[in-house]
Amino acid sequence: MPFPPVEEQLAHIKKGLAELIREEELRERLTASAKENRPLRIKAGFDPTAPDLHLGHTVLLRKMKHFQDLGHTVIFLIGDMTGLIGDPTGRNITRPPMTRDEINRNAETYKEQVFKILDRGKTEIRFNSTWLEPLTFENLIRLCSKYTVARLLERDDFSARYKEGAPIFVHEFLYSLAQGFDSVALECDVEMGGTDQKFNLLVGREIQKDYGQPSQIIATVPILEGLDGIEKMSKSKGNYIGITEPPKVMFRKVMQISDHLMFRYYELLTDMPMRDVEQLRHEIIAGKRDPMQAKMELGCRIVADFHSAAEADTAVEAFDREVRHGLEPADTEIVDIPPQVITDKGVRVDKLLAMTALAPSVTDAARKIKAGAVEINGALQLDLLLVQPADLLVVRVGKKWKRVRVAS
RNA sequence: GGACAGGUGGGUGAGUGGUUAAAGCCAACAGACUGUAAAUCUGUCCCUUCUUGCGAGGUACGAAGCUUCGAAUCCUUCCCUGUCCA
Repeated sequence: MPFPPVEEQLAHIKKGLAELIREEELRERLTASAKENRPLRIKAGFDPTAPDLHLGHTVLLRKMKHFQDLGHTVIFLIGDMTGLIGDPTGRNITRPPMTRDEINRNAETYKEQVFKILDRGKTEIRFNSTWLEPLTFENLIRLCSKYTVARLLERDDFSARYKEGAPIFVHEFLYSLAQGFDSVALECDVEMGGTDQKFNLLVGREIQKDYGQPSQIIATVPILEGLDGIEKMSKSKGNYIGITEPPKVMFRKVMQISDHLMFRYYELLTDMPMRDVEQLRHEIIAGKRDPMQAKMELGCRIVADFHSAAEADTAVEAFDREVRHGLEPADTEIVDIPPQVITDKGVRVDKLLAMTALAPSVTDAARKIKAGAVEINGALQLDLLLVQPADLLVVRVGKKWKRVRVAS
């Protein structure tokens, strides 16, 4: 299959990229690829421990898909060996080794998720333990001899920690080197990652040169801000939208972002051309368009990408009902009342909340009741004891609802 | 191997013998406001228990002990981290 013209490919690749090192080299590489009819090898690495992908990951996945659309080969690299280290962020030390089974299971989970975006037929899935595990100590020494401590310390994270006197463990240095070696093993033409990966990606360039390979080209994508609009989207910060989350949840989370962040999401998470995004922004600023409508549209697009247009519509309806009008969701979970919460005087509401996961603990439930956050059958519940319970209690705490059956 | 500094609640970070379950800030949760949000304001923010009270009890300041009427705070040992010296 012939490749599209080089300049056309370049334009498609560059759209939405944070940085490309270096454009000239990529042009040459694309030209050679077209001439030899050889697809380029594009690598991106993923940590095996976090198989719950969120929209932040999809910025990269979408860009990988662009390469596939142009006819190139994408290597989805699972860093099962480097995962033992964890990309150094200062917090994490050595993680316990994962069993082969766990890793395989995670890999399966990855596949289920990434092929919502990537083209299955144009994706190679590889594990870096394949070549890192048999690496002898001698070869490790050789690898280490290709790079200096001073250069490793250039990494922001390391230099900051070094300056502060925070611990830096030797094995953390190995992370970057191992990742660089992955590029050698895979003979990558291009490596992709978030802008936070730039350092590691650059190491790959150097190492490849030392192993007699042409240096890979580096393409970084912007880091997506999380729902708070400030910190990067991450599962541990809780400011994420998971790509396997139910449509309703996804949609609600999109609606939660600030108006300002909405444009960023349009830019990085949809195929809307930049021109149109800009126009949308101007129209909203000028008051010609309703920001809420625009955000709902964004939510629909995102839900439709990972679920379906029909489910997006359902999500809109649910949002309208539950959030805008504060009504009970149509699919409220029904639970039977735990016997511990019934006393001869009535129902202990604080325990009920804790038992049904409407509150994290009995103590916290009691606080919420006192604070006037609890409603039962539409009435504010200020007392810990519900003296005359109905057969069915519709309990609301904030946004959470539960229907509780009272067995009599 | 030696000297010195340090390890506090989800995060940050005060606190050096006594209203300290531990300031402030951030996050989180709830309430008000609103066009979804954001912003702002208010409250809450270890657990259990009841007679829901500025109630009772239990846990908690790297670990285990010691001193004391009383310790996150003193002392001892251990673990961990950093800096400098070798």
